Amino acid sequence: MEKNLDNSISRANNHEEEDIKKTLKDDEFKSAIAEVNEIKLENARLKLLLQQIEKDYTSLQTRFFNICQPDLKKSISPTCTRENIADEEESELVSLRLGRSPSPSESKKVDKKRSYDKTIEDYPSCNDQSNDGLKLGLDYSTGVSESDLIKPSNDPSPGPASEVVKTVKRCDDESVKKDTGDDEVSQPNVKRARVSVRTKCDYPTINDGCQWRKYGQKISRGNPCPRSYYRCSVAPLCPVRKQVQRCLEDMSILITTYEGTHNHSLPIEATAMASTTSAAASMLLSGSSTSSQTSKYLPNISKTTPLYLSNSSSNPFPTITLDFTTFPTTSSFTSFNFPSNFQSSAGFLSNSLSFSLPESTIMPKILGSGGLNYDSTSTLPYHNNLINIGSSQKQFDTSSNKLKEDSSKQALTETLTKAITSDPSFQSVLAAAISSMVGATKT
DNA sequence: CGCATTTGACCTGCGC
DNA sequence: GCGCAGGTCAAATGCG
Repeated sequence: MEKNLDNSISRANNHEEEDIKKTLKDDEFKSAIAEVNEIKLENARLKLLLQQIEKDYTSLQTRFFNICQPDLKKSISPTCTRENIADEEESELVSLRLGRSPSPSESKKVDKKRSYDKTIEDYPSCNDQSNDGLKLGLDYSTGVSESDLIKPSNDPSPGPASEVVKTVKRCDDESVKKDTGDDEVSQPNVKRARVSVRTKCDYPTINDGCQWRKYGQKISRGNPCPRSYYRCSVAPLCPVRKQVQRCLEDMSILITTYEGTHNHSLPIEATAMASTTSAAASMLLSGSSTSSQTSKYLPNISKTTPLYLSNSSSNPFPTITLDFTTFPTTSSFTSFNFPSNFQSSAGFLSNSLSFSLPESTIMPKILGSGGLNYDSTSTLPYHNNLINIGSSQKQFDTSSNKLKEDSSKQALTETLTKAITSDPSFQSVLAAAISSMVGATKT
């Protein structure tokens, strides 16, 4: 009898345990399903992002083709086979670079240079450098720089370090020499673009957050103020250079001209300027700053001859000028000169992007004061969730005049929508701003 | 001593 | 071919 009781108790216990196990398994199963669903959603989001990037890439590629086509036809020699040309085009386009293979005449120069000791091909990373003009504006939007994938500068290369350094220097030179080569003349717009930044600054150079090493100084014609030449010293392979010169008319204005794209990750303070100049350059290279639409929205970003070249024909590089001198020299902009006071990258960008807009009083708030409503957990920092117009409008809802607000909201919405949709380059600039903001908020 | 800056020399492209 | 101007190199110099 007792035994029967024991048996029934143990049976009941077992049953309970099984129930608990079942419930636990159910929970686990449910959570697993939820997890899978989340992953699916994430996957869908990433797919969307990929599609968007592909779309952008295609449109940029088309633009690039349109720009190159007439010059390509010119530069094709009769001895070139169709396959060669196709290969050349493909190699250029697939890499999403704006450089090109050396022309036969350049090859001779290259060969001459190569007689040192090592060939360029010995160091593929150097070869990459040779094409390192300004890249298209997608770079920063992904958050993963090319260098992060390739890491040319950090890889311990075989052979003596000194030798590598020497060769690196030559490769760097190579890039410069090639960039000023014959094709440069025939395709000025797709080669090395420059971004000139005019700032009011009492110091010898503006602090853009990057590390620079001075390698030369010259008195240029037409301006008694010496022009200083700097090279990015963050990474030994970095092709980025900048020239700094005071403005002749107004000595308080400092003209900084950037050339090239960083091939390494940048300190947060430097991403703002890098993104801005890169975006401006891509805008320049895409040719959109000449369009009526863009000029309507970004009228003070202009293509100019750089610095004080009296003869525009002597300027082989397309240059875009970002003029910050019209800003009052108070607030965030003066802090631009000091790393310790350097506000947020977004703050800087708010100035850089909005100063000349008709809605100049509105745009800094949107771009600079957190009006951009991006989801920090989202994997889409670019395009898809770019700006939540609705939430940015809330910024202006504090006034009592509701009607006025509504109309201004509408105008703002229309203006922003037009600006964003009308020109991919403007999207690039905005993407730069956002990526800077994301970078700033991460710290 | 190591690194950054300075500065004169050199290279290259372009116009005449 | 020559001269000029922009850009870069590399030895000399300065600085911490």
